[in-house]
Order: sequence, then structure tokens, then C-alpha cells
Amino acid sequence: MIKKLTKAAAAEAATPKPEAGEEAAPVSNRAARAAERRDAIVEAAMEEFITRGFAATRLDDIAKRAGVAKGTIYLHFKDKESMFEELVRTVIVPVVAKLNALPPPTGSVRDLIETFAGNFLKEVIGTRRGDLVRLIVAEGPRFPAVADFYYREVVSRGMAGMRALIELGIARGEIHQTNLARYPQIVIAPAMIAVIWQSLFARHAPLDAHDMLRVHLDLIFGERRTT
Amino acid sequence: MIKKLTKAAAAEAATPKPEAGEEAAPVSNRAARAAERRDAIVEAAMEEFITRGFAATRLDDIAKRAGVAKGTIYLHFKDKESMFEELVRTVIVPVVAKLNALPPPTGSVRDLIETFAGNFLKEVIGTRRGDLVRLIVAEGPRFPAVADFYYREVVSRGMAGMRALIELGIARGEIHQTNLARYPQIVIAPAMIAVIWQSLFARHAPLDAHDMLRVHLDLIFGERRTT
DNA sequence: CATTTATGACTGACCAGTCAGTCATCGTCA
DNA sequence: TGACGATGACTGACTGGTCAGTCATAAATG
Repeated sequence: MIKKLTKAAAAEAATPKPEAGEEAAPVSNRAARAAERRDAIVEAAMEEFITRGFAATRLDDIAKRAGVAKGTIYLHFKDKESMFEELVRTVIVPVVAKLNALPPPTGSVRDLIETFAGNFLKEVIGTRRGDLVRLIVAEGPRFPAVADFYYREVVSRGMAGMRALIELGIARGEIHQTNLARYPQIVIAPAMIAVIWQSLFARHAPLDAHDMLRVHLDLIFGERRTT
Repeated sequence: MIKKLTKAAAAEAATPKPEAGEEAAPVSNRAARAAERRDAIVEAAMEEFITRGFAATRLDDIAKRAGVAKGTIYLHFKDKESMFEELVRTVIVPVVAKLNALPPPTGSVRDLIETFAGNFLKEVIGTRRGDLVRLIVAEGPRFPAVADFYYREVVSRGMAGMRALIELGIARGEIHQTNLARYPQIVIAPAMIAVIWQSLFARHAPLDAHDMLRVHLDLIFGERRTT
């Protein structure tokens, strides 16, 4: 059982994945096909879990959406619960990779943060990744494993990185509030709120997250000279 | 059916609610007893929904916790779904009442916000109310009625109030960032993040929300003279 | 005693997880 | 090369259990 999972994962990593098409392009390699199916399941499960939540999601629906029989799901995952946990991991890993590939500190700290946060907003707000954040907030307390993983892989790293940036800003004299380094959350908070806001209240009062970000940075770095 | 609901609600509003005891103190008034039971159900349901989420909560458990038979729940609520929606309303209303009973602007704006936010943190963080916020974030997308209600009754009012405070601060020269009035979210964000943080990550890295609040206010109002 | 309110056993729908059977693919041998 | 048996990925009908909602009956009330 576990052996199969490992094999599938290995295949996924190894094969160049010849085509995105599912039925259209018949693939010779068995393991490759298996990996493709696993991907389809992950994708479908993601969608279903996000829109219905863990408890209300039916495995039949996931199977149908993935174009697979229900039994197939159990070839790749032990049960619904561990499927959810693995799924979150699978989706988050690439995000972590991106975080690690931060550019070296060139230019002002403000520009650094602005670029970084701007990308974050663009890639997260209104996308599936944003919903994933909401999903983790929603299901976290019932899935300590997920909350742990998310804290370890995303939150603590993000905080450490932000703290380093803040300290750099302080050292360079761009930031005057030295206590800020103790609470990187303050810098990140508006971006998080923006994500949640969009998925809950966009309909009532859409939020210009980028503009808000700019105002927030003005608060931290002092108002920008509009020369 | 609807008639009964209305009647129960009216009774709840009208009766002085003689005693908190459930079985201990037999009450003569029928409507009063009904209201008491309704309260017990609301309380129990709250607890269950918070810990398990909407879909995973069993009405049998709510009934047992409330010390009531399952059928009784259906004397007060149409079904599970509308029960959830009414419940959120019932619990939020007192909070709104408190928000409306804000003291008149005396003292510095900073002190005003500090006191207000301090109370907010004390009363929300780590309490059932905090979990309610998380619950709304979690279930909001699946219960537009809940999200709408919450936006209308809490978010929009809170934002308006905060905006007024910010404008007052600007008028008095305490706040220099005039753009801040356009995004009261920035002021509120750290408090919200603190609430979510505590219910997800308290175990990994407890957060001193009050200290963070102080740092954040320093950022907005300028560092405090420690004379 | 009539009426309102409460009960909890019951029903039917629903769904996670199983497993006997099918069939495409692969290695092997003539 | 082509045929053939072994393998195991895949299927989907089925099972056992769960749970929202109902309703006949009982208790409380006035």
C-alpha cells in the first residue's frame, strides 16, 4: 500500500509527463499513467474540498470529477482523511519552493517588500491558492497535522524571512520602529486580511488589495515623496 | 412552523428569564421555559458547530448536550441549516449592541483605540467569540446568508466606526497618514490575525496580542514618549 | 379534559470504504 | 517476432453504518 504510493510519487517526479490530455494521448509507461491519475485526483479533490469543505465532500464526486472510479482513489490514498492531509502538502510544496527562491536583497527594502507582497497578492488573491488559505483556517483545528505542516513549512518560514527584511530595513535606516522586528505579523496581516476579505466579502465591497498594500507600506516606511 | 419560531423568539425577548437553572427551578410560565430550552439549544449548538464544523455536527449531539430530545430542536428551528444561520445571528446580536454603545470621544484617539482594541482582544481571543469568527470564515462561502449578515451587522459597522476614529485622529493631528482613512482594515488587521493565530498556532508559537497591538499603534501614531 | 409541548424510536437517504472480477500491459519463451 | 501467461491497475456494485428529519405517543399544562 505504502509501497504503491511511493512508487507513484517517484514516477511522477521522474517521468517528463508527455501530455496533459487524459484519454487523448495514450501513454506507454504504466507508472506515468498512474501519476497522471493521481494528479487528476488531487486536482479534483482540491476543487471539491475548497467548495464544500472536508466533511461535506463526497468521494464519489471527486472520482467523477477526476474521471476515475472511486476504488482508484484508494489505490493512491489510505482514506479520506489522509487524502486531505497529503493533498494540502502536495499543493503547498511548490509555494514553499518559490518562497525559498527569493531574489538577493537589491534595491531598497521597501521595493523588495512591495515587489514580494505584490506578487503574493497577484498569485494568491482570487485564486485557488487563496481559497486554500481559507480552507486551512477552516479545517486546521480539526486537522492538527495540517495546521502543524502549514505552520512549519509556510508560516514560520515566511515570518523568519519577513523578520530578516525588517531588520535589514532597520539597519539601513528605512524603518524607524525597531519593535516591528518582533512582530512580522503586523507587516503581513493586511495581505492575509485581503485574501480572506476577497473570498468572503468581495461581493459586498471589493477591496483594492494593491492600493491598500501601498498605504500600509507608507505607514511603515513613511510617506513616499511624490516628486 | 414559522409561527412557532416567531412566538418563541418573542417570548425570549419578553420574559425576564427568572432563573439560569434548567431542571432545578420549575418555572410556571410556559413561554419562559420554551425560551430557556431554546437558549440551551443555541448554546449547545454553538459549541458543537465550533468544534466540528457545520457538516460534521450531529443534531443528536446537540440535543444531548442541551439536555433535550432531538425532536425538540425541530420545535424551535426549521432544519439544521436555518438553525445554523439563526444561531449566528443570535450570538452576534449582543456583540453589535456593545459596538453601538461606544463611549463618546474623550481623551486622545490613540487611547480610545487602545482601550477599544484591548477590550476586543480580551473578550474575543481564546474565547468562544473568537472561534465564532473562525467559524464564519470557514463556513461563510457555503452560507451566503451568514456572510451577508456578518458583513452588514459587524464588518461594515466596525469599519465605519474605525474610519470615523481615524478621521478624528487625522483632524487632531495625531495621525499623519491621511490615506489610512481609506483602509480601516489596516488598523483592524493585526487584531483579526491575532484571533486566527491563536486558534491555529497558539500551540506552536503563542502570540502576545496585547503587546503586538501596542507596537502596531506605535506604528500608526508614532512611537510613544516613555517619559 | 383538551390542548400544547416534548420525546425518542424509526425511516429512508446517503456515503466511506471494500472486494471480486475485468482487462490492459509487460516479461518471457518459442 | 508473435503468442501467452502473469501482474496489478482499475472498476463499480455492494455493505454497513450514520444521521437528518418524522411522527405516534406520552407528559405537562391550564
